[in-house]
Amino acid sequence: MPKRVVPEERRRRRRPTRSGRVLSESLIVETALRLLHEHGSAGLTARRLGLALDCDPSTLYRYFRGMDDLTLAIGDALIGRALHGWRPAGPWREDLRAIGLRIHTAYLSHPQAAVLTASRVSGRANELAADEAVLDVLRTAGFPLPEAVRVYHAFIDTTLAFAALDAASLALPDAARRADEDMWHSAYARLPAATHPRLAEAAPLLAARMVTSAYPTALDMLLTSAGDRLAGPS
Amino acid sequence: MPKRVVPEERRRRRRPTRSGRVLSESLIVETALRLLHEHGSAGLTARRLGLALDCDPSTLYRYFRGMDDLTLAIGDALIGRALHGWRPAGPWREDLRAIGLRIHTAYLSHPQAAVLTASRVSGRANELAADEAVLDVLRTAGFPLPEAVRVYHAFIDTTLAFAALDAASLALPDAARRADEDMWHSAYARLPAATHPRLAEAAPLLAARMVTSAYPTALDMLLTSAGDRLAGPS
DNA sequence: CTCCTTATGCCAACGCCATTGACCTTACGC
DNA sequence: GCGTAAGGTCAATGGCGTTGGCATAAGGAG
Repeated sequence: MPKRVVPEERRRRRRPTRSGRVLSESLIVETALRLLHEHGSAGLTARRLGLALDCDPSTLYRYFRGMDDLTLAIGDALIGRALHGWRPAGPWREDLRAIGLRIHTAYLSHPQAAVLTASRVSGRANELAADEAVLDVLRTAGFPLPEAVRVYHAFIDTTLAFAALDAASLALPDAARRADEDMWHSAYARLPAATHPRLAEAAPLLAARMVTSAYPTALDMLLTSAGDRLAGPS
Repeated sequence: MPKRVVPEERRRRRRPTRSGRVLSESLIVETALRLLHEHGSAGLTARRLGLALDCDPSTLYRYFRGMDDLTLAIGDALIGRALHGWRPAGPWREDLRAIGLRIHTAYLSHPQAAVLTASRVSGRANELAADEAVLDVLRTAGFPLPEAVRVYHAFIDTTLAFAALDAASLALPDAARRADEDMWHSAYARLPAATHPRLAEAAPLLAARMVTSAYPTALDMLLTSAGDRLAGPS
């Protein structure tokens, strides 16, 4: 029933909960991240969060407009962590590879938030800094502007797309995730060669490979193609 | 409470619902797709589906083990539509490009469903057929088995990842989607060159390009890299 | 130091949701 | 046409997010 959520910086009164704990936006976000880690994708509920913070679930609505607002706040924190401390260090290809893997890893460490935020354009500081860094690596490497933009677009969207896809698998309820993974050992592994010869011969390799992320492979293929263009018509 | 769901092809009795409608797996899936279009990706619930089909929600459990099983069936239907009528026709590169674009297009035509299903592995008929087709194109082109599996993995996951990413944007509420798109004309276009020189110089190109899908570009880069390997060490 | 205002925590309730067990009815194989 | 069990329906369970009303204590004003 709070019509209005008081922004964190305007908060004056800090009234402790019945257990003596003083709440804050960042405390709630940190606790939410912990819950997601401990209890899996279904582990973040207002009720459970209230339990962990020893406050009533409805109290959270004094800090966020709803669970969705809370999730966005969590996602915003992720972007900052991904590139925290990164500096360009080597050849452009290594730098881009490092940036991509950092973003991918950061999102996958909190899959539930990643699923909701990977497809959004926030225009906030950390997002701008990441984009500037990618473009700078490409331009410094000698890519002409239109080509740099082309590669940037493919690079950043491939990275975010894989982050979202791989995060979605991790964010599934345990039962569903296991069922999806087992599929490569069950349905795919037992196909008759008569109807599915190509899948039959590939089954063992698929069972080993498909449970991993294709992002490193796809990223390398993308960088190889970009390198061809840089070297080729120069 | 149905311990066991009777597979569609073994169904003998077709008892109509109280309103006289005869249910079937495909009727349920089609209705679910319609609901997703009308009510958004959170709009598919057993209750609403029961309302639309004029049957009790629990009846659905005679056809699917649960809502998760239903979403897998929806995803398989999308893949089926994507490759309906497709036949290998030309050089492997054209064939793969066609398959990828068909899948991408099919998913984007049902964004709300795509968001739910793009990251799942169902092992159902249409999914198997699509995978068999991709592997067949690669093997016929002369890729050795391990390399074919590598390219297959990167190809199919890149395609599904972009389908999910692009679908997520389309599935956003109108206001949020427009806000995301305008970002490239507002925040990004007005950055001072002092702090973000690379973004500043690229802004006009970004505004034109970032509102489109990077999938065609990324796909071409992937296929180019695969082609290099096929031609190179042969 | 006291008083008043109101921010903020708490309680109870609402209306969703998926899922299940028991029941009942009717379509189909014989 | 009869017996069986497939398949539709009902009612109930325990979760969820969210909200209106209320109680209380924090912190500024004097």
